Amino acid sequence: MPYRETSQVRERKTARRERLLRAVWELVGERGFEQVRMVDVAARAGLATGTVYRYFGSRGELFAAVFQRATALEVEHVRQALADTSGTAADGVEAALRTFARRAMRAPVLAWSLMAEPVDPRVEQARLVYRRSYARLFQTAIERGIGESVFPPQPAGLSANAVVGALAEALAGPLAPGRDVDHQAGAVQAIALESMIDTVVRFCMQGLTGTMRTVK
Amino acid sequence: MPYRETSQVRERKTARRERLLRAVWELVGERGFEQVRMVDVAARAGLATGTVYRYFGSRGELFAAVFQRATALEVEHVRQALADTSGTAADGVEAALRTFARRAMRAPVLAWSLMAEPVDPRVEQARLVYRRSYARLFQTAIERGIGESVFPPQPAGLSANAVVGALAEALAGPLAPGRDVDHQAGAVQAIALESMIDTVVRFCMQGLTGTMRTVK
DNA sequence: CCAAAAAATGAATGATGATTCATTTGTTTG
DNA sequence: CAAACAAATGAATCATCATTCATTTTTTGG
Repeated sequence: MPYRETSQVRERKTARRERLLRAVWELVGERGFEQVRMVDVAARAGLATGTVYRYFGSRGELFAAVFQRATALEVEHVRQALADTSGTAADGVEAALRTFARRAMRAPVLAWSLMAEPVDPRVEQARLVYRRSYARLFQTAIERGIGESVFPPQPAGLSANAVVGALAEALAGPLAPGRDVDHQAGAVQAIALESMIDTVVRFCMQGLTGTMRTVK
Repeated sequence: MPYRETSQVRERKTARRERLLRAVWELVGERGFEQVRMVDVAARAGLATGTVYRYFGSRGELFAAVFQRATALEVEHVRQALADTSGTAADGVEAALRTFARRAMRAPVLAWSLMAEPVDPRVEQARLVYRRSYARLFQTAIERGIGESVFPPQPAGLSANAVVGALAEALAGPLAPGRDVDHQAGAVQAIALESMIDTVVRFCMQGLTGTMRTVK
């Protein structure tokens, strides 16, 4: 009865699978999904091209796995920020926005890939879940804020999406790979990151809390 | 001395060039740039594939031409809304936002293609100009608003970008092709378009005018 | 109608990149 | 070590399109 998978082999396989995920994660952070070639993935992981297919059935499957892992991490960070904040619901939302924004700016290409890059259906499917997670997180917080009267009544689901959308585009969008950063009319250059985050977060918080002026 | 381009031919060529631009415009509105094949363009215009290259040197060149035309139109509409509005700068900005939003929602895929879809460098180049046009438009208006004290002091350029980004992502992003519309937690379904626009515009105006609360 | 010139055609070419698979290399147990 | 099997390899295959170009069709002035 020669050969039966031993723990040594099993561990090596686990490690290689892990290295593949890591490789894709790195590459996506550098160029976005679209620009990541299977050959590059293999090279980065120190494997042959064909080997990749022993671990993941297809490009879409591999990328979806990476996507899922990356988004779960992001959502968890934001969830934590929300949970860890004492005070009004507004304080929680603000902390969450700040966390979201800071992480997005630290890894702009990844953020862009997760939020906005067009991806194949398998990955898009995972993105649906991702966005829902965020929306749910913020929606709940906003609803609590409305209950506490720190936010005026508003369609919480829509506001949540608006906020997520606003941050994603305002921060990640301009920094999408290959896009010239200086297109913000030079503003980005002058204003430091933190300050920029302040501005966008303030914009969002004001959007949520409002002056109650009835627009139109 | 047989054959010299006559006005009949010249007009036919102009018409065909026009039909090509129109064809691409239609197709982009249906699927976005990425998904538009040269063969489809030719078919839609009623020409052979090779013929397209007698009018435009390359896919990038053709698409850039379409992009330029489409964006010029969009910017012009917004500019008009801004100019046609009497009252404070805030009124103008609101009218402009509303125009922008309404047009984006009427042609969501086109809007997404113009604002956010990854495109080849030639087109990206044109997009730079496009975003700058918008940013300049809004930035000027916001600066005027600050002067009139209807907006609190703020980095106008950044706010302008935030507003454009917020609208683009909040309205066009969710409606990107192939993305399931119902992902807005069902909100979109229930709320009519105009009402949705109201909400997003209010969000933006509140973000701009603010309650002056010092966020952190 | 003819010759000259341009325009149009669409099948062939070429580039890119995911995926496959015949072959090689590595592991395990008797 | 050898037999038995799995894992790894990477060059070949296949699919997708943009682009080209030899050939055909149109147009024009004589």
